Amino acid sequence: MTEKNIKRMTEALRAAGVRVTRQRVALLSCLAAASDHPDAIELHRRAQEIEPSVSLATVYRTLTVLEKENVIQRHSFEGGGARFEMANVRHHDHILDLDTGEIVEFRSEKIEQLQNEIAAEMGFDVVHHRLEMYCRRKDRKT
Amino acid sequence: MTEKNIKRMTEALRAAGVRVTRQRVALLSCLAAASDHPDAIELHRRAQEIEPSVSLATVYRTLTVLEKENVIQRHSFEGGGARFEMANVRHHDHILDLDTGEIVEFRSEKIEQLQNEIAAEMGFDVVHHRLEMYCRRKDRKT
DNA sequence: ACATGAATGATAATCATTCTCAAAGATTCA
DNA sequence: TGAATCTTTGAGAATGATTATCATTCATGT
Repeated sequence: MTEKNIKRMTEALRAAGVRVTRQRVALLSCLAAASDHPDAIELHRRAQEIEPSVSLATVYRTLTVLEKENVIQRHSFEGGGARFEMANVRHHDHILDLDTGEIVEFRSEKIEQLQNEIAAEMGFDVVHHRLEMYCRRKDRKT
Repeated sequence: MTEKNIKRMTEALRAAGVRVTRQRVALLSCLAAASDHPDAIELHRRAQEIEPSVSLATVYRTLTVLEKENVIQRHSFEGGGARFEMANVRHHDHILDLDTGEIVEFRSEKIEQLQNEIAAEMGFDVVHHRLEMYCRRKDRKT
């Protein structure tokens, strides 16, 4: 299914007039295979295992392109650089474990709805939003 | 009242073993007087009008100290550097107008509560969180 | 006032990211 | 298939925000 994802994505790119190069395919397969939220450096590392020629500059350039084409999503959590994940999943927000760095995804219809109501009351339409909860595990003994 | 705020803050700093210097007082009064969310560069500009000797390095250093002492809050909105505001107000979240850059504050008890419930269900305690809604005015004709 | 350790200004260093530009590659069309 | 065209690439310089270095200055307790 990762296979299929990549095919679908490359076709989307081609349709958008964006060329499908070796390095872009490499990056796409890294992204499709990732179950975490890697940053540009990490993606560069992973992509080089598939296609040694990919440079960091190309990683950044491609990530920008993919974001514009709505293939991936960019997150800017506290501390450190941007992190990325595929965009072919339903919107969700994030819990970040302050002790381990672990990132957990969650989604709350109620919160989403409340957000829209609040914005509407103040005369706004929500284009996008982000909700991040920086947490500690309940049972953690410091 | 800005006067009083500054006195209260300087005493808090002194109590914490942090020295109260000319440049820190200048920065504090800028922060106390600000009704917006200035960044470090802007605070540097404003502080220099009061105390010409403040360097940008000191602005950054002092902001870090003030944040640690819970005198100010740091925000990292999308695009650009960190922005700051006094911490002596109740927690709130932000709406950012994508067209004008305007920042509107809001607070929703319901959302706060839902957040805690969701985190608790997943075994977490929320240390802090941030909710930002990137919006457009309803009546805006692009 | 003095001693002492913290804070400062200037500037170098860092980190993530973007830009520049000549060379390589993808795509179109003949 | 091959030339023409127009995009993308790699390498490294450049940028912007922020932090570190270090000799000097200054705030504070005695």
